[in-house]
Amino acid sequence: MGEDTSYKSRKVITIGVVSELTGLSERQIRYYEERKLIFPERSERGNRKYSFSDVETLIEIANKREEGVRTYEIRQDMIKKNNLAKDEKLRNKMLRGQINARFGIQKNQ
Amino acid sequence: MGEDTSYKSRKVITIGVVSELTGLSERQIRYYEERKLIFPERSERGNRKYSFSDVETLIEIANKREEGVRTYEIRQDMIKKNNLAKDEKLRNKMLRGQINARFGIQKNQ
DNA sequence: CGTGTAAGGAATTCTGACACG
DNA sequence: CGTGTAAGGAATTCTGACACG
Repeated sequence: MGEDTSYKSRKVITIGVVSELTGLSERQIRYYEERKLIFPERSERGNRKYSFSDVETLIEIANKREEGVRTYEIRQDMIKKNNLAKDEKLRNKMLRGQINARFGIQKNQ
Repeated sequence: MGEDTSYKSRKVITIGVVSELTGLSERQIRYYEERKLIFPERSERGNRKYSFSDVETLIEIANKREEGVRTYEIRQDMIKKNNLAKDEKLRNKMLRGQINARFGIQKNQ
């Protein structure tokens, strides 16, 4: 949580390797970026770099596409899930605030 | 433990990215392979692919080299540590065997 | 021994575009 | 809309070698 240096989220994999890993063509991978489904970083020279997390997202996308789901719909679903996750976090945060207010600050739980 | 599909040990990073990540030149990275300090995999075409674990090993190597340690010595140290780890594993395994023999098979602990 | 570099070739990646449907 | 492909160029990677020390 919040660990942004984690192996899973480091953007270090080039598109060729991602293609091998996912079975998708480079064309497809670039297109899904165009449709705002994934957000690789760029090396200095401009080469795309992906994380393991991106690879997993791409595999999910591939599955949905096989079921005929449109990229637009996939994007809507991703946004929705993202918002739910954010709400959850906020709710937890407020709950912790309440608890702390009544019972004082405590380290973990 | 034994998780070989783990993000840390998957060989997916190309030498250029490893160079950025470690600050080492590609020449150095290839040389350390020649000296048996790291063991990248190869893509179909023959391009080297490294894991996060390899990257960490390379950073350790870089630190030792700065202290003037020779690649040969670094290699000896690595072999020694590796053997100690193996011994430890074997010892634990035998210990578990003893315990099971006396108290019967139990799932975890 | 450890590392830099120039060399030549092959594979990689990038972008913008045309194509099909 | 989603994906293939040919196009041209720029950067990447590879190997074997010469260089210095």
